[in-house]
Formats: sequence, C-alpha cells, structure tokens
Amino acid sequence: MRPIIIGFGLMILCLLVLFKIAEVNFIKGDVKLEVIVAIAAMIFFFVGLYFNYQQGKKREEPTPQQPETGTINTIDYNQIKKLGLTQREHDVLVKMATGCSNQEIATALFLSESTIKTHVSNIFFKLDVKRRTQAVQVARELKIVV
Amino acid sequence: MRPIIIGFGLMILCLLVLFKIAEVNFIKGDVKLEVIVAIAAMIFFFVGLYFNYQQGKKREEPTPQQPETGTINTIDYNQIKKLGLTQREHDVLVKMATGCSNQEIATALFLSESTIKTHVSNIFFKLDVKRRTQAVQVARELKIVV
DNA sequence: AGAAATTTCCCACTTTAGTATGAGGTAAAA
DNA sequence: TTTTACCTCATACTAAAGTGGGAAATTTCT
Repeated sequence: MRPIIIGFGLMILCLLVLFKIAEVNFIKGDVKLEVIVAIAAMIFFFVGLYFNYQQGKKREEPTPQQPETGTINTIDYNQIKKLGLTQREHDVLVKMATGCSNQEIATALFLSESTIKTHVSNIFFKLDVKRRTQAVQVARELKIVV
Repeated sequence: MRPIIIGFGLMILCLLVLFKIAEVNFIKGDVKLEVIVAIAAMIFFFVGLYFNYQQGKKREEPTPQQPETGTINTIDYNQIKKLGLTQREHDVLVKMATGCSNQEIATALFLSESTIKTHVSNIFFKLDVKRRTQAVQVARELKIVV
C-alpha cells in the first residue's frame, strides 16, 4: 500500500512540476505545448504500466490448499513451497514455460536481464535441472506451471 | 508485435489530435495548459493500464482443435502433415520437448550435432518460432508432442 | 530494531543455441 | 533418367543462455 501512495505522490508532484515548468517557459515562448503534452503523456503512460505491474505483483499466493483432490490444470502451491521456489522465481518460471527468452521475461516483469538470469539459475538449482526446456518439462510434471 | 505497433500508432495519433485541439483552443484562451496536460496525463495513464492488461491477457490461444474422436494425449499426425514437418524433424522435436540439448539429441539419434541444428532450425521455421522453449510450447498446443 | 530471506542488478566468462550457406548421398516420383 | 524431397554433415559466425561471485535495497520475520 505504501508504494502506491508514494507512487501517486510522485505522480502528482511530477504533474505540478510540469505545470510550473510549462507556465514559466510559456511566457518566454521557448517550450512548445506539444512537447509538454508529449512529456506528460509519456510519463503517465509508463506510470500506468508501472502501476498495473505493481498491482499484478501483489497477488495472493499462500492459499492453505489441500494436498488432494483431482485438481486438473491447477497449480500445486504445496509443490512450489516444497521446492523452496520463491514468488518471483515462480513468476519467471511461468514466463519461461510460455517460451519467453530471458530478455522477454525481463521486459514483461520490468526487470533487467541480469535479474532474470539470477532467478533462472536459482530455479535450475531448485528443480535440479540444467536447461530451461528441462525446467519447463519438470515444472509441468510437478504441476507448478499450467 | 503487430498489435503493439498499431497500438502505439493510435497512441501517437491521439497525441497529435490532442495537440491540434489544444492549439485551436489555446488561441481563444479558453483552455488552460494545466487542463490539457491533465487530460493527456489521464488518457495515457489509462492507455498504459490497458496496454499492460492486454499484454498479460494475450498468451492464451483459442485452441480450435478436435475434428473428431476424444484423442487424449495423442499425437495429431494431421497437424504434423499440415505443418510440413518431416519424420526426422518430428523425432527431434519430441526429444527437444523432453528437455534434451542438441548434443543429447544427436547422441540419442546417432547423429552429429550439426544435423540436429539443421533440423532444429527447420522446425523453428515451420512452427514459426524463434526459440526451442517456444517450439515445445507450440508443439504441445498443436498436439504434435505429448 | 535486528536478522534472515527476497529481490534486484553487475561483471566477466564459458557454453549452448541458432543462422547462413554449401554440399554430398539416397530414394522415390515424374 | 532427371527432378524433388529428405537426410546428413560442416564451417563460420552471432546471439542467447548459463555460471560464479559480489553486493545493495526491500521485505518479512522474530
């Protein structure tokens, strides 16, 4: 909740600053309206992206879960916990299973490729595999990805 | 990738339209700069939200399928033929789906790694993918591997 | 508050993957 | 008997993937 408030605070601050800059420079006639609007548009576009990203990040996960019942096409959270996979690692694993490259995963999750590589390495260790195709195969068998 | 480009195209169009409206109304002195910027910000904030939403949403394909017979976990040879995959390519694809490296596939099929690479490249072309994880994913959806 | 676990990111490498192109051999179709 | 489609293999690169070690910032737990 904190980051959202902070984010919106910064957002509003940005807006105000833009207003001021616009006002000041407008008298001088230096800055075109188009530029100001474009900048605002860009900033808020990405703010929107980031906001949504933050929202999606905070999805619940524990779900006490019962270790039985013919759960068809359902992720087995117990299995994930048993393997010691973290939330983020699972995120990466899911993306990996769809055939994304490290760079694509990084872009999708707003992270650097380095980070993805780190996660991927940890995933391989925890799943006891050597390659991503193997990881996907194992993950599918263990029902930790659909 | 196409939809993204189109999306950005529309986005830019939006921006330009906003510019024009702003220009016109600015001469009259009716619309304040703050208002224009705020509107632009709002619009692009939600564009950002929607964009991200669409990105996350698309990933699931229709999976038309099922011409007949409840073929559970069975390879669809019609699909293979339709794609123009040869026998050998299918062999390689199957091995690939189990997480084998090129070298491992080569060993398993008593071929050189070069040959496997050739087959793999052809598979990618026929499946219209760029990476092996993607190929496996697509192959699974098309039921040409179990 | 302090410790422990997560998450993020880098750098410097090593290893696989993947691309482009060419080419010899075989077997079936025209 | 050509042609055509496959299968095989190679070389030379370019591009990703994966490893190891370190480290700062956050979050979570105690």
